[in-house]
Amino acid sequence: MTTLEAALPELASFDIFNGLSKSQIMVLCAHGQVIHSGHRNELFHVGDEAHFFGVVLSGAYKLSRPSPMGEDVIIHFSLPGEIIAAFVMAQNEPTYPVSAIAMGPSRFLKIKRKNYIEEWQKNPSLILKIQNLLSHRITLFQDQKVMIKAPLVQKVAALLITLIEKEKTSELAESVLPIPITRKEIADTLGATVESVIRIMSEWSKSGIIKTHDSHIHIIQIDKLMSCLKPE
Amino acid sequence: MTTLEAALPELASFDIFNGLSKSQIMVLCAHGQVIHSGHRNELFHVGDEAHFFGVVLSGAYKLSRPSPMGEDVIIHFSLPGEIIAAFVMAQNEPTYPVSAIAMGPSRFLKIKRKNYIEEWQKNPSLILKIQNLLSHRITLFQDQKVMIKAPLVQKVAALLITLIEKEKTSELAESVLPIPITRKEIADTLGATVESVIRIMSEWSKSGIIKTHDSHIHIIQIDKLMSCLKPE
DNA sequence: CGCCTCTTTGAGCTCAATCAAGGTGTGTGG
DNA sequence: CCACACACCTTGATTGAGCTCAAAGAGGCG
Repeated sequence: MTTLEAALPELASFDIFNGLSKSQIMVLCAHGQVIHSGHRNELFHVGDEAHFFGVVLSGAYKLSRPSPMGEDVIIHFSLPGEIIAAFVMAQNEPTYPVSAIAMGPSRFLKIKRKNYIEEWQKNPSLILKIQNLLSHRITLFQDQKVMIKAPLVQKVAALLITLIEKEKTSELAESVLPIPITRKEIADTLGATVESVIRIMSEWSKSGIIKTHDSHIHIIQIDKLMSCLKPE
Repeated sequence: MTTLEAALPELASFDIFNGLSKSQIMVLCAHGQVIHSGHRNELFHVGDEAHFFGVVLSGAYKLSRPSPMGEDVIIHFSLPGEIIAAFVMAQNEPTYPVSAIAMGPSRFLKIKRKNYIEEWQKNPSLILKIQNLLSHRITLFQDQKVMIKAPLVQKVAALLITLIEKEKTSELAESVLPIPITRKEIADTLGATVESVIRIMSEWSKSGIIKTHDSHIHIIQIDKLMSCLKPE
């Protein structure tokens, strides 16, 4: 468990704290703990009382919820700089709407709910930043919903593309997904089965569009992936 | 086009303005226009420059976006008291992410973006209310996403139930959906085809679970609908 | 009165789910 | 250190829920 101070430079580089001084950040994150999660470690579980929220420092966490039939559905991937569970903090006696599970070794700055109520909510610029974050999340959901009727190939292609875009790979060259993601996880995100996802992606592997090295997916020909998005 | 003053008592009854005086509301909604929309009238179109946002006064509006293959996908139903397009107002040169179309005769208080920037964003309690609204919307999306793998029957049942719940029909007795909604619209919300939705709902009609009178859906036996949600 | 949107039903087809079986790598406890 | 469990990947064969296509009736509107 590293100290908050050690994480300061990282924090300052994140969008959410843009324009704030280091001492301001120290106040906002007072008593914060840096949590080191191993692969598949759980930060919190659906339904737990939400006593803390926090910032992803490195790695990634998946936010998921069990469906009525028991299988997990992945709601969102949280990458470094993102705030997790911020939006329930303002509620009365909040519980987590999802579970948060590390994908590979990751680090998370755990902040008490008290800080949110007493500091974050009082900082006007921070509130607006959080609002942007929520808006952005809604936009993501909308973009996904538009794909409902599309065949699975298009959905998988769209997912991979949005995942690289988070990393802003403006070049058309080869790029690597920022998170180690399994085919099962892709399936759980899209509401499909592993088998179907595998069938689609192994086609792509054969035609040299993607490559996988130990759950890290390399996109070799983004243009070909993009062309999967169009009708016909 | 009624005057803003006439709509004041309605506005004051809405959650979002709870705790604000009428004069405060007048300032927030200054120069607001009450728009009377007929069935299928469009308030704004996807991609239009977003110069205004507003509050649904009566009736309902559907927010939809065309899918890459041309068909419309319905993202959300906005009922009286809801704010439409608030979350893009804070952006730089915002465009509407969806189209807003009236479902049956409806009324909408149209407010200039200027008001949002200069008044709404400066009012701390209002910002928090908007944040709640966004959170609530995210929760809705999550609840929907959990159903992805469920068979269509469950999805339709779940949709109808959430639509009545907005009206807070705590009784188990008969209740009417607050909006006139067609089977096509249900299909477009769920990413299914009209035919499939019709086949499911006409089964329900035959077994007396629901009744339809001119695009108003009556739920006769909510319990039976609820039992559709469970696995098996 | 003709146009348009919505509803309904039937028949056939297809995409992706299910089921089944085998292979690999990693962590864990005896 | 081995074996055993567990999570993931892969491929093939079979099946079925929901889509597509087709055709027709019913109500509303200019």
